[in-house]
This record gives sequence, structure tokens and C-alpha cells, in this order.
Amino acid sequence: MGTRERRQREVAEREQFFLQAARVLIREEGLLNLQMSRVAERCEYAVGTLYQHFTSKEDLVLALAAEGSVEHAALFDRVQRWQASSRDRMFAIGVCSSLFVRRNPDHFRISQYALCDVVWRAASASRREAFLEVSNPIGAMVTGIVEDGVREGALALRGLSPGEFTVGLWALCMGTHNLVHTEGILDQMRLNDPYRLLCRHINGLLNGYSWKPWVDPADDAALDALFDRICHEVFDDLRCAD
Amino acid sequence: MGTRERRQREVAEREQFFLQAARVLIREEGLLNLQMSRVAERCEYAVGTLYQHFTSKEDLVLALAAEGSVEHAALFDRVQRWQASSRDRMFAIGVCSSLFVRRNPDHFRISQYALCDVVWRAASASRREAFLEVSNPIGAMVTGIVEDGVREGALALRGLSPGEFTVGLWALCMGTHNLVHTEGILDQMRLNDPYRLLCRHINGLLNGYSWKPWVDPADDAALDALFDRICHEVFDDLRCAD
DNA sequence: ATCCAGTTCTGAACCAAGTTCAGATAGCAA
DNA sequence: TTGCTATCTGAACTTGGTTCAGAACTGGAT
Repeated sequence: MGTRERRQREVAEREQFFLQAARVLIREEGLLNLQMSRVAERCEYAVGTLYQHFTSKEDLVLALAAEGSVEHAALFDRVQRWQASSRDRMFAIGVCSSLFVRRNPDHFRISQYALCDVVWRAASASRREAFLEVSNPIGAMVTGIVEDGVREGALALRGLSPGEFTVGLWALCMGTHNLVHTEGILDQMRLNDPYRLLCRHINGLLNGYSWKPWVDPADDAALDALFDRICHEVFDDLRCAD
Repeated sequence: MGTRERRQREVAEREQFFLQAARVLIREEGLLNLQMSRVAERCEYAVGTLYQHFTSKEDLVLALAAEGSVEHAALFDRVQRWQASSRDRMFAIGVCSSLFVRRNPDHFRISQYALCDVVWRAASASRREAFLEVSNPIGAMVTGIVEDGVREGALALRGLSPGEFTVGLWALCMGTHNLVHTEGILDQMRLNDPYRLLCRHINGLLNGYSWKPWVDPADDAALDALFDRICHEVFDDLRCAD
């Protein structure tokens, strides 16, 4: 009885197809102008078929965000597996997050929108669940690095749980991306490179918690060197050193 | 010719009235269910009149966000004027930000939504400008405290501009609020009090940049004491120590 | 007091786009 | 071939944001 399975596979493929088309439409005309009928049309399906996959437009947007999270997690996974000190890997998480957001500017906008209360609630419960499912590893991997740091003796949490520590890093990254993407907010303070800045702040935070070895946050050369090393050793194929 | 001015005042008052009604409707039924016609109806005006004030629904939402920012800035202003060391004031910014978000849970949701690319662009240019106008002081005040720290000799920026330093703090705060408000994301790591955690991370970051005097991030008693002191000396009337 | 020109208000009508669902079609087993 | 089911279709429906032609009001001039 392979018929049913083929069918399932076809349906799954079609879902990818819809999502891909939505992505293209968003790139071409912006998230603001995304229309369900256009997505269906571009895939040469009727809107009704589209609605068999996504219960609403918001549901589709959240599905896009989830796809992005999968990619995001995949990049974090490289960092996690990287053979380097816990502190360097923690730093690499920041680099990775910047890299990902920069290479995928739409993803940030999409997930920022999708995670707004309004949109989140308008998506289906199962879609929300699926989103959390694929997003959990992102936090978990960072927490894993924190735990490695503790195990190595490079970091003393002093009452903080690994998860709580993670939240600090995560907030710093997410907040930076948010500020960068909010048109106008940062314009008055002219930042040459917000992601470089994020790297510095991460070092600041890690230093503040005495994660060994200490790094001089003002040592631009060292920062660049580590950045380049990460690009080379972890993200070589992405040619990220632009 | 006072007629024209009275009229202007009346129009401005009506705008407040509309915004107030929108706020109530959002509290009652959520941002998701906000309807322009309901706002007009509740104010006993025709929808057309409502549209004389706001070019679109998104425009109204951004106006709400701007109102919130004014309040936010007013709280920051207290911190700025507080007679205390630069480091304590910097810390108080974090407390203030948490306090504000906690006292005003809708504001965060509203501005998170309003600042999404989709909504931001759907608002009128003048509204966007007005939003930035009232939001600028928020960053500027924090930057002012950073500059005070440098002036006092408590902080060496070592190549960072005051604005760049500010962005770190800001990102940490904004990111934390974001994580806290994103349902489900933080559930797996059980945080008892995310805002207390934010305070700790701020201390971590300030320590990391050697902002004097050094604070032991694990000293819960000291953290509580400072928190209480800030509530008492800066936000006494808000009865924030709940 | 009456009239007039300009301004503001009104809400029914308009319209776009998300969503639905009754019927058409295709796939499969008997 | 026939019937049964699952799936697809897209015109019709629905909702709610937006508009705009006409009503109502305002304040000053006659």
C-alpha cells in the first residue's frame, strides 16, 4: 500500500512549493502585498487547495517563519559541533545569528511579524506547536554550550541556570536584530556595523560573567581574527567574509 | 481669532478620545479584533471622522505606539534626573524598562506589531515621523547616562561611541521583553522572574565593560536592595514593589 | 435675522482580499 | 464499467477597511 505514502509525499512537496512561491512573492512585492490568491495562482493551484495546507494567511506566514527557524537551527548546529573552546563557540553563536539574519533579511521580517500576538493567535494551534518544535533546538543548543563552559571550568554560573544565562545572550542578539531592522530607530546614532557591535557586546557580556578566557573588547584585530576564523572553519561554504 | 485655536484643541482632544477608546477595545477584545468602526461607534462619531485623524488602521495603531513611547520616555526622564551614580542610573534604566512593560502589557504588543515592517509601512509618513520624534529621547537619555559615566570616570568606552554602548543595553532590554512576550519560546526554560534576570544581565554587561563600581551579579540581596531603592526614590508613586 | 461660503461630519456604498463550499474531477477497487 | 471516496476547483460569500457625495454646521457679512 505505497499509494497513500506517495500521496503524502506529494502533499508535503506541494506545501514546500507553496511556501517557496510565497517567499518569492514576498521578496518581489513585500510581505505587505502577499495575497493568498497570488500564491495559489503562481503554483497553478486553486485557492481552495492552498487552504488545505494553511488554515489562514497567518498560518502560512508562521509556516514560513518555522522554515526559517529550521535553517537557523541548522547553522547553530554547525557552531555546536565546532571544535573550539566554549567561549569561542558562544561567540560564534553571535556571529552565526548575525550571519543568518544578514543573509536572510526577509526571514527576520517574517518572523517578527509572525510572532506578533495578533498574527500568532491567528495561526492554527498545530502550526504554533510545530513552530515551537523547530525553534526549541535553537535555545537548547546555546544552553548546551553554556553547560559545556561550566563543565570545562571556564564559566561559573553562580546561581544562574544555564537557561537563564542563555536568555541573556539570546535577548542581546534578538534585540540587536530588532533595533537594526526597525527603520529610523538607529538612524540618529550612526553605527557603521551593527553586527560587529553585537560581537563586541557579546564579548562584553561574557567578560562580565567571567567566562574564560577574558577577551579585550577593544581589541578590534582579535575580534576580526576570531570572526574570520569562524567564517573559515564553520561557515566556509557560505563565503560569509564579505 | 481664538476660534481656530479652540477648534484645533477640540480636534486634538478628539484624537486622544479615539486613541483612548481604541486602547479600551484592545484591552477588552485584543488587538486582533480591533475594528475601526467599533472605535468610531464607541466614541459616537462616524467612521469618516475617525479617518480624518488616522489615514488607516495601521496609522491608528502606530499612533497608539507613539503615545506609549511618550509615557516610556517620561519614565526614563525620571531616571535621568535621579540623583545617583551613573552606574546606578544605568541599572535603573533596566528596572524602568521592565516596570513600564510590566505595567503596560498592551503597549509592548502594540508597538511590537506597529514596528513590524508590514504595519510600519502601512502607516502614514507623518505618523512614522511623529513616532520617531517621540522615541528619539528614549535612546538619547540612555546615551546621556553613558556620557555621564564617561565624564565621571566610571566608564572607559575604549573606542565605542556612547550611542554604540547604548545599543547594547537597549538590545538587551528589548530582546528580553520580546522573548518574554513570545508565548511558548521561554516555556521550556523555566524562569521564575524574567525581569529580575534582565537586571542581572544588565549588571553582567556593565561589569563586562568595567563600569565602576563593580557589582557582584550573584549578590541577590544587593540587587534587591538597589531595586527597592529605585522603586522608592524614582517610582515611589507607582507603587512598583509588588 | 438671513444668507452664503467654507468647513466638518456622516454613514451608506464601495471594494479588496481572505475564506468557504457545492459541485466537478480524478483515483482506485470491485 | 460502475460506484465510492478523496481531492481539487474557483465562483460566491463575507468581513471589515476605506471612500465620498451629500447633510449639517460654523462664523462672518449684509
